[in-house]
Amino acid sequence: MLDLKFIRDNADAVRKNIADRFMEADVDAVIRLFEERNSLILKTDELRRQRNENAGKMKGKMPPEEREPLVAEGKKLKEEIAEVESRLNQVTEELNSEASRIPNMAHPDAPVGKEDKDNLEISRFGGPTSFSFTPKDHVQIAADLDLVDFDTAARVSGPKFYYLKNEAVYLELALTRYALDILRSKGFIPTITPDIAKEEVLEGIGFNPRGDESNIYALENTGTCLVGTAEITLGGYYSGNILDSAELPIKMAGLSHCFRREAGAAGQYSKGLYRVHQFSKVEMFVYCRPEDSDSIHQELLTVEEEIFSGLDIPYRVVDTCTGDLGGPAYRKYDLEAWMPGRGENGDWGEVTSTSNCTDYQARRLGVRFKEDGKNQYVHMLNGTAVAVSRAIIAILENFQQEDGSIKIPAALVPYTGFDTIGPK
RNA sequence: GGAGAGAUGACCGAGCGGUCGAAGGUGCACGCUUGGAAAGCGUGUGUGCUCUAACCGGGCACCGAGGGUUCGAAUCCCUCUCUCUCCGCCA
Repeated sequence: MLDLKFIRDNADAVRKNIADRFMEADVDAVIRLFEERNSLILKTDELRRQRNENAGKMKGKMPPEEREPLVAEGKKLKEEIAEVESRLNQVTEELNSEASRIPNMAHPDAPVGKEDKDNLEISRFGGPTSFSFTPKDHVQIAADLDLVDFDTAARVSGPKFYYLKNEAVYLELALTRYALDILRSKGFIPTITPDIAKEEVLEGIGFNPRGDESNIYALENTGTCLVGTAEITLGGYYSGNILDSAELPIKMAGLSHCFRREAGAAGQYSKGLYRVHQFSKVEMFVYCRPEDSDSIHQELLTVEEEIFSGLDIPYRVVDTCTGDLGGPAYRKYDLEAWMPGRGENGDWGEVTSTSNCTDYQARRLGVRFKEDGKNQYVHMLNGTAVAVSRAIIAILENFQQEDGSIKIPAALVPYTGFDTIGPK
């Protein structure tokens, strides 16, 4: 969430930012509740001071006729405090709920626009792959080569689940190893994170764990959820901590499963492995000083490009528009890989996303660092190294051969142990 | 899952209804001492909110978390979480 004083002191800018993002949030309510809360805090503090003072007067022995009026005064104060406190709790709760709807401020250079069509293409690696034959989409390829079984998964687990089979299993493992090795060489600490996290961590990261529109699977009666990304578990890693400024930036790489409800998502653009309820992903996460977050964001983008260009997968980079940013992000870049089987004649499909969330998540999660005796919130950034299911789409569709086989990208062969799949 | 023990500041550790934001020690910072260092001595050393022009100085809160008893709770009671030991089960 944003700093409440910032909201109060920059109400117009905050309102404009909300409008630019096409979101709904009530700035005036936040300011009103903030001031109401502050005045209630003042009131409770004063009443408590009186209570403490009153209690302090009767420490030693004293005759009952002196003690009794003090006890009576104490009882009266106790009731008043209880009443003001209950109002304070109520106002605080409302304030938190309203304030959490206010998105992060957007980077001044982030393109203003409503939806993904308004994203700004800023660079490209390779072009749409050309074929001397009619390319198949990954669903067809996977069926022909017996690599993915959607039908059985639908029966056993439900729609949008899948079994990876045969070489696809090794492809998944190879992609995660390939990505982790690159990240480790760049100073990211490799981790495998829990696949479950507490609701409060989800909320701190900026996810809404409940409700029909939520993309999160909540686990009944546990206060926990399946994670939609390791961003949650990596971002929660230092929650409530004050970090040593000398150890910043902290760069972590996390492998986890990702679970997404994707309620209502269907259609041509979501077919096959593109939008599924479960996939594996290697995520990058960085904690850094505020002044470093812009340059580290560029670094994360560079790493993502290195991973995909290293696989010879054509992609373009887009600077995400304000309407498509998501609440916690200050700025976001996506890599969109060329997917020959997407749409009529192939199309770009998102394979990575990197966001600079500045101090928006750190404030709720309480992640700070100490410098010159002062505590400040760190900046937190995240980025996809490889979302395996979508990377598999890009590989199958771009590297398909006329005979129906798949050529494995050279950089991956040491990890897969084979250089082609099929033909069958 | 069963039985027991525990959770106090950066760390160790006392306190078990008011004199406790919390003894003592360690660490750390600064100063004195020294040719320099060590030792020694002295001083200081949490976080958040809030009042204020001001981290000058006040106020409030925080002793795992939440609730309760009380005029008053680190101290008493309840619930929960976590850690440790033993048993059971198990990848």
